[in-house]
Amino acid sequence: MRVLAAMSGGVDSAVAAARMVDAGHEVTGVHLALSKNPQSFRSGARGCCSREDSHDARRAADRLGIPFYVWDLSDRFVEDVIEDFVSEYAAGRTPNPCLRCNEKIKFAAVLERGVALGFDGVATGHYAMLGRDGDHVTLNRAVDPGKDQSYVLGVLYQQQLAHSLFPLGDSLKSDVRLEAAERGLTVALKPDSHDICFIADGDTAGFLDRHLGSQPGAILDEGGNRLGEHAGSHHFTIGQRKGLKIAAPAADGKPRYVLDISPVDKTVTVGPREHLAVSRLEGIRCSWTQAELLGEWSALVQVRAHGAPMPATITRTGTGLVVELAEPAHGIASGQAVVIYDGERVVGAATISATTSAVAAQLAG
RNA sequence: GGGCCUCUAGCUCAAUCGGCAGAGCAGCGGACUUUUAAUCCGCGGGUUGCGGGUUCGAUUCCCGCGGGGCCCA
Repeated sequence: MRVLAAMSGGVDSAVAAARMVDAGHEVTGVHLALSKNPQSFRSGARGCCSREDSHDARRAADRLGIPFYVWDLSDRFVEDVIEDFVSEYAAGRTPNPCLRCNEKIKFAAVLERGVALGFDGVATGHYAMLGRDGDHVTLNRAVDPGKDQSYVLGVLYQQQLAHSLFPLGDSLKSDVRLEAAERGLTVALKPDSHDICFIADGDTAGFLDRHLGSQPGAILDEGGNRLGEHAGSHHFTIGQRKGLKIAAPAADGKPRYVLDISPVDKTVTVGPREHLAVSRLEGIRCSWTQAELLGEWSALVQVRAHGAPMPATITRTGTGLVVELAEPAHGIASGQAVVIYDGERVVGAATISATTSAVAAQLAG
């Protein structure tokens, strides 16, 4: 097979590419330049797309003796990931840019271009397992539960999965590092990347301020009483406790959490932790790893990258879906992804568009 | 000028009939993390405005002084 190895400059993608070479494939390395100005991206230890990272990727490709190219996808990245990120916050939601990047860039733009150039598939360093179910490719959790990345790949469709290769899915992270060292890859000890790659200093609020400006508004309690001020509702996410800076303590002396964000009237509503409990959520922009599922069924759902899978009943409603959780869950924000599992297998994903408070549901009967 | 209220941790406030002074926020440290200025865990010896008094014991009761607020002249 002719394989395109997406190389971020980290340990994982370097080892993934090496394994593809060992497997006898004709491998070409490609690094994605996602910014016109790589200095503005998180460097080295923190990111995947800085100039330093592209050098690391090139060194790894040289070590493996494979051709290496850098593809400039910065325009599409700005349009599909960064602009979406900003507008979602402006709308009071909490986006997941990593998922969006997988959906629109790594497994869309890159795959299209690779296929057009005659490649059979794209290999990445993601921790997930691919399997087969008849004619279909299945997406499953990785062997290493601590590194499993099936959640952020949950948005992929069958055609994308059919051209994807995840050579690390059956390995433990610690073994991948050892293997990198044995192979003489200089990135063997490079720290894992985390946080948002296009916000160099990690200051998400500052980044959003530069794009959205100052949007002062009121912090209210559930009765509508004004407790304090904030400089922009985009500074908050559902379930957030820190940064509210409300001087007066609650009557019961307990901490308060963000329960609701309303950018229209610029208010943020806070209340006790128990009121964060959600029993039901709605999803839109559904995607299915295999055939689209209709009707009603039981499954496991996950609402954050390393959250616990939770039993739920799922019902399709037109183009969207409704998830009834068996047990209430806390801190679920609109804009985040709900990924649906059948055991270890990813069934599909949707973007959370609304949640129903377990407390309100209880009062309603 | 008179009456009433108030002064506790950096900030906002708690502390039943006087009985070892605590919470939230902020801060610092740690865990977790390829999403959220996310979450979680840990860290509070502060002359309880000052000076007297009553009491075995005062943040709590009494007197005086000082800061702040409200009301009446």
